[in-house]
Amino acid sequence: MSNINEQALDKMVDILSVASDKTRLKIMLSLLDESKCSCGSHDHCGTCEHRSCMIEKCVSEIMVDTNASQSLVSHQLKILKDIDLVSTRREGTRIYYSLKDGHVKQLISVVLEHALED
Amino acid sequence: MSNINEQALDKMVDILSVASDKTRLKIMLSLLDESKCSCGSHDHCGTCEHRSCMIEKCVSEIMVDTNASQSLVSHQLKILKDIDLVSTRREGTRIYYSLKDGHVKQLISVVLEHALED
DNA sequence: ATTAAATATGAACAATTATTCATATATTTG
DNA sequence: CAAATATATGAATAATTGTTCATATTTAAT
Repeated sequence: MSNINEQALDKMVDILSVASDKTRLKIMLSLLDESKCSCGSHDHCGTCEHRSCMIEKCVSEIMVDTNASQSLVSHQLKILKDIDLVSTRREGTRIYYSLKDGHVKQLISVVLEHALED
Repeated sequence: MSNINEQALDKMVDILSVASDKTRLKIMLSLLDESKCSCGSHDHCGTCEHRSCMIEKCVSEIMVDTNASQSLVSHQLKILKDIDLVSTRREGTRIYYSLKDGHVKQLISVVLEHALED
């Protein structure tokens, strides 16, 4: 077969499994929504490291975006964090989440492109 | 949230769900294995339409590649076909399967790249 | 027509998982 | 310290799903 080892295969399954849930997909889409960006120096936010361009949202905001309960959002955010797809930052009682790397964005883009066909 | 409609979201979930199973992932990797290509006019096979470059395998070959039972492979191939990720061609008693479009390859590539990191 | 080979399919089971509910933790404010 | 707000977590449930086993279908060959 392919020259892909068992470990990489398992990791692929992990990433895809995490991405294949509707709630989590909504969360990820919410975190890479570029319309919320007010940074003037770039066309897109997800691709730059600029602090003000990073899209981060607290749990409550994500609840609104995804239309899911607090508990559900927290549970699913934990799953996303466990697999290292999001990072967190605390600010008072709020905890802000953001996507951790560009791969997620690429993944979503490819799948979305496919989904929008025909 | 994002400007993605419910229908596209569901289709994304479908694609990702189908891709997130280890057996199916192995099948897809088997079907885009470039090492088996003997086409001289291209470096890679998956990217060209050349008949001789198309990678197709019958169920028995896929069984060997994936190390899965006949029944399991057939079941999973059906799932891949239902979502339109593979196409089939009959030759005698054998049925040859091949990946249907380039999106699958892109999807696998992105995920693999991610999986191979750190 | 039988037999053999390749693949498909239906039922059943085991295991995983998404969601909800109740409760716990942590931080700020009064 | 007490109350309030934001988030996290554990247990329980319901639903989905991967796999196996047995059997059916299809084609080719004798």
